[in-house]
This record gives sequence, C-alpha cells and structure tokens, in this order.
Amino acid sequence: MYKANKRLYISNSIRFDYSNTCNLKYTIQNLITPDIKENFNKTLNNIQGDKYGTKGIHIKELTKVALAYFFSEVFPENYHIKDSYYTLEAVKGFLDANNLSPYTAIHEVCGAWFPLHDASLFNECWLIIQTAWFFNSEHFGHHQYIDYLNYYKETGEKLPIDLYRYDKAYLEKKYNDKSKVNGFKLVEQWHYYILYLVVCELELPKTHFKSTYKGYRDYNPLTKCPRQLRPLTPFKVVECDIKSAFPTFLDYLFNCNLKDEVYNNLMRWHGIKRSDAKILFNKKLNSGKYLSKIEIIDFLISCGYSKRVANQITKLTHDSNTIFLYHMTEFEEAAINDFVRENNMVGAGRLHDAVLFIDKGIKPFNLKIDNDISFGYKELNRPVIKPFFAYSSKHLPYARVSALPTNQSEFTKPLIKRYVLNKPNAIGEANGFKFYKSKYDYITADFDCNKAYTYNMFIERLKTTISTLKYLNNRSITKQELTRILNHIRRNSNICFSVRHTGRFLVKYLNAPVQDIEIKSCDFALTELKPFKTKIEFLNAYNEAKKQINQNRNLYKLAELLHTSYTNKRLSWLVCEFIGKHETTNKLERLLLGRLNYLITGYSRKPRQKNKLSCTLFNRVLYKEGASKLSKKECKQLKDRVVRVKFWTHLLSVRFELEIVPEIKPNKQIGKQELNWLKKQVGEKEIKRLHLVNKDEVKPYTPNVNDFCTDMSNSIFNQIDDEEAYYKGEQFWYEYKRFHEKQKTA
DNA sequence: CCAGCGCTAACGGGGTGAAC
DNA sequence: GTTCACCCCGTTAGCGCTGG
Repeated sequence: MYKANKRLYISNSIRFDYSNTCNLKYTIQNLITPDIKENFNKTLNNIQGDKYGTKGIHIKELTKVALAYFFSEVFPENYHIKDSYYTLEAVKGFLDANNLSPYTAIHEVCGAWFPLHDASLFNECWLIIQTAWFFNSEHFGHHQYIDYLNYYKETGEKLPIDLYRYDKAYLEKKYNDKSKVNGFKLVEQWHYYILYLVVCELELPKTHFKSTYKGYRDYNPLTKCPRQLRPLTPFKVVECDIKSAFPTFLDYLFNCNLKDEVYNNLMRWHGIKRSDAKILFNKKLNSGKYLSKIEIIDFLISCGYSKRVANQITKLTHDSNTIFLYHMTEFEEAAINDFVRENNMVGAGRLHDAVLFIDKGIKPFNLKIDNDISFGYKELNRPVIKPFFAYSSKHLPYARVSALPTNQSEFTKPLIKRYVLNKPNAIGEANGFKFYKSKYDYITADFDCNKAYTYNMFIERLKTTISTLKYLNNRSITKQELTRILNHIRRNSNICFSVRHTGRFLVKYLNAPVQDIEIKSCDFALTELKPFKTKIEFLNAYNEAKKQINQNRNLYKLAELLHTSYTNKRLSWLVCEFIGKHETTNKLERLLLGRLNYLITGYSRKPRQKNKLSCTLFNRVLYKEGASKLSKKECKQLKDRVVRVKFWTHLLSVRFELEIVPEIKPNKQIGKQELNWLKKQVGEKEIKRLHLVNKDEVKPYTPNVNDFCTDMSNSIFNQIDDEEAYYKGEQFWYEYKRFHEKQKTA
C-alpha cells in the first residue's frame, strides 16, 4: 500500500542550517546594534536570488538580521524577552497573534499577543520571517505532484491516481513526458518564486535574480515555477490575468467583438477542453510558415470570425518581418502595464499575460482597462484555519481580564453587558466600593479570562456570553461584534487561541435560542473602572473599603446614640456594639465609648443595676438631684465632666451633620485636652476620622441607587463587573451623608 | 504552432602523451 | 614521425518549466 511520501527535495543551495525551533539567542543578540535598521535595510537590498555566482545575502542570513530587527524595533521594550522567544517559531507566533501588516499568513502559529510596534520596516520583517519559517516548515520541499512524477520516473509505476488531490489531467499529461524529473530543481524554482514575490512586493533591487526581457515579455522566477506549486506560499497571493488575451487583442485590432466566443466555438466544434482550445487556436495562428492563407482563413471562420476579419488576420500570421506571437505580446505588455499603472500595483510581478502579487486585502481593482480588456481576479490560496489552544506566560497588567471590551466604542451599537435585577439599600461607599445591606441579583455576560480554562470550558463560556448578550440586548450580536470580543480576549489575556477558527465555529450560535440565564448575586459594587494589577491588590482594597465603611458605621452608631440620649436628656451608661473583630478596626470607637461612659457615670466598667440611677450624670448634675450632698470639689469635677461630654456630643453631631441640641456649647480648651488624650491613644491618622472630610476632596460624581434600573445603557453599574478592577491613587474618606439619608428614609 | 530560460547528455574540436 | 586513446572544454539538441 502506498504511504504518503514525505521525501524532501531541498538542495544544499537553498537549505537552512537552523530549524524553526532552533534557539538563535546568541546570534540575534550579536546582531542587535544601534544601526540595526540600516543594516536590515542594506541586507534586504542585497538579497540573493537565483542568479548563480553573485554575492548576495542568502535568505537564511537575512532572516537572522530580520529577527534582530524584530527584537530591537518591533517587540515591546517593557516586556521581558524570555530565552524561548529567540526562535523563528516563536517570532512567527507573535507576528500571527498581532499582525500589523496588511498581508495574510496561510498557516497560523500559536503565540502570545504582544503590543508590537508598527516599526518602519515591519512589513519587511513580517515577510522575511514568514518566508523563512515556511521554507523550514513541513509545508515546503515536497508535494504530491513532485512525488507522483518522481515515483513514476524511478519505478515506471503510477501511484494511485484516485488519491491524487490536484489536477489529474495535468498529471497524466506530465507522465507522458519522457524526461527525468528533478525534484530538487522544482523545489528550487518554487523557493525562488516565493522570494521573487517578496522582492517585488517590497520593491527591492532584483540584481541577484535572473530576469530577461525579450519579445515584449519578462522571463523571471515566476515564469519558471510549475503551476501546481504556485499557490503554496507562506502568504495569500492573488493573480490577475487577461481574460481571453489574444482573441481580445484581435478584436481590438480589427474592430470586432468575439473574445471568449472564439474558444467556446472551438470547444463546441472539436469537443475539446478550454485549455486544448487555447493551444489549438495558437497552434494554427503560429503556423504561418506551414499553412497557407486559405487554410488559416478557413480555420478562423470556424472560430466565428467574418471573412473580412479573417483575411486581415492573415496579414499578421504571414508577416515576413515579425512573427505572429510578437504582434500579440506587444499588446500583452501594453495591457499589463496599463493595468499595473491604473491600479497602482507597484508590488506586482509579471507572468506573461498575468500579474501575481501578495494580497494586501485591497480588492476593488479596476478590472477593465482601455474599455475592452478585462482581467480576472483569482486568489491562489486561502488561510488554513486550524484550531489551537494554549496559555502563554506573559505578564498581564491587570488581575482580572474582562472578556468584553470595556470601551463602548468597540461596538457599533451600545451593548448591555450587565443587568441588576433588584436594588437593595446601600450601607456605604468607600475606596471605590459600594456595599449593600443585602445581596442583590444581577445577570452578566462577562467572565474573567485570567483563569485556567480547558478548551471546552472556554468555548462553553463564550457560548454563554453570546446567549446572555442576546438576552440582555434583545438582539443577536453581529459577526463583527463577536470578532471584536474574541480579539479583545486574545489581546488582553494569556489565552492563545485561533480567532479565525473560534469565530467561525461560534458564528452558528449567534442566532441560537437563549440558554438558561445564570443569575449571580453580590453585596457590593464598584464605582470606578481602573483595574487592579494583582489579585491581592483587589482584596486589599476590598477589605480596606469594608473596614472604612464599618468604621464609619460604628462611629455613626455611637454619634447617634449619644445624640439621641442627649436630646432625650436620658444620658446614662451607653451600650453600643461595634462591627469588626480586629483590634485596630474599632479602637477609636471603643476608646471613645469607654471615655464617654466614664465621663457620664464615673465608672470605667458598667455599674451594677442598683447603682444605675446614682450613676447617671444628668440626674446628678443637670437636675441637681442630691447635689447638695456633694462637696464643692466634687461639684467642680462633675461640671468638668459635663463640659467634656458636651464637647464630644458637639463634635460627633457636626461630624455626621446631626441637628445640634441648642444648649450644647463646646469649650475649646477642654476639647483640646480631650482630643490630645485620644490622639495619644490612637494616633494622628485615626483622629482625622472624627472630622468631616473637606468637601473638595469628595468626588463630584457619586453613583446612587437610581443608577440601577433607570437608564441601563449609560449606567456605570451596567458597564463594569464586580471585581472589575479599579485603582485609586490616594485613599480617601467617603463621608456618610448619603448613608445617613438612606437610614432616615428607610 | 510560437516564444523564453535552465539543465544535461551528447557531440566535436583541439591538445597531449603513450605506443608503435 | 605517426597514430590513437584520452581528457578538457565549449557548443548544441532535446527536454523540462511557463504563457497563449
């Protein structure tokens, strides 16, 4: 049984002395010099082609310079270059992941996305590295066409024709040729064909390529490459050829309109294929030496020409000065030149009546020139779309990677990504977080891409996202929006996957019915968009926010307790439970409570039930109950304590903007003493919590409960997700006013 | 049937040196 | 001194590839 023949026909002259996975760190680093750009440019302009004996630079050397240019000018400088990056395979991976060139690679390699620089020689670098990788890859150096011919010539047996995947008639025709097939030669032609395309595209000098001009035609490496091998390039190639070239020129010359009909008539008349019709037509017209004018006129009439025109054509076939072919190629050259000029195709290479060029994604060509000559547009190859999935290890700037772009302008129409189902009351807001009394429910289409997924999990997550977006927006997302999302993930996360393949796979789910929607719940939200750099940073901020809110809440509770007691003139032992287990969390509140209780009752611990009355400050001082029993000294001390309690009550009332009881007038001197005492206990920083924040420091925009269900598309809560990162330069206090208002109305 | 180029085997001319 | 085998080297025919 015939096995796939993977014999390589790579001759020494084109062989590379390193593979795609060879680590070239030392070589590359030695080539990185301050004048790398000039060096790369100089080397490019001296590229060796198929001309024997000239001293151009071989592609394998040029590639090393291109790699040095890549790491010097294209690779972002703020990323660490790992040793494993110094290979052709890795660099191609980076170029494929973030392709800033207009070209399209046929084979995509799995690589991390980096913000590459669009350096001045990026396109040159891209083409050289893609080409070099291709020459070293499994896709180059063998082909079924070569294998089949070679096997036949060596053994005299034909390999199974039904397994042949290309033009079988063409192969059969080649079997009949008696010559020896040199696979090495064919592959060399293939090699120089690709290099010549690159040289044309980049407008490099062709001094090291064999190219001769004769009979209005240009004989270059393109004309030497077998037709079967021409679509096999590292990049997308397009061919534009003149439709029915010679009949078109005859039409133009003799003012008739047959064109394609000529070949059609011959095909019908003789029952032959189009390619054979072409040969027959030219065979006859080239036979001026052997055939009489009458014979040729008869033939032309059978093609569909009128007698008058047929007669005029024989003037060309029987021209003693110039052969018929040159009459045609003169037109051919003019037509090609016009086509190239009109479409401004500087990078195109001529192949007789056609031009070949590396595809740059620009399609609207002027395919008809000089009114009558029309050109065909044919893509010789298309990208091979294969799935791949892996994780890269590049450093990510943020702890959480959102699957959906945060910037609304990424989408043509605004997309709702998140929807909050109910609105609980807020407890408070600090450090960019907002906490709620209870958990609230929400639906989100987003997910964290900075987590480890298997390929299947990842696809399922994306399907859920598509479904949820459809549910939230009441419409299916478009193909473009899907591509934007996939590109966003590829760009910002460590997940390496084929955007082309995944996109193509997911397209069929765009219009699928909505799946079960997952409802999540959470008791906090974020008020800012800027991302955290690490997970611990998020947790620290989250905990800090919780702490600040709890502290404020504790202090407010104390203030309120004191205030109401004072208002009701029932000032006795204060009982207040604080949130927070950690010693430092509510040290200030506990100290203050202890101090107040001491001032009010004279005890540092809660007195026994029976002494309750005697321990109330107001009972004894304000109402002067039993005051006569006290000594003068005791009276003075009691009055002093009243002043101190008054001070605290005033301070806390101002702090939380409570309505101040009229008779309270703080003594500034005593107040200073009290504050100094507390400062000694808890420190300067903590004391600040007792004072209202400067109004200017408060952020102008503060989201409120109305943000939730009113205008969904503009609400900040529908743009960001929990944990969606945020960063604030300076810690700030967020006062409690809003919370206080909520408490009142609740 | 025409054109081009590249490659290779075959051919043929000229020089050389051994054998007669 | 003549002859002939042999080598070197340049030319050429034939076949490969392309285009119509």
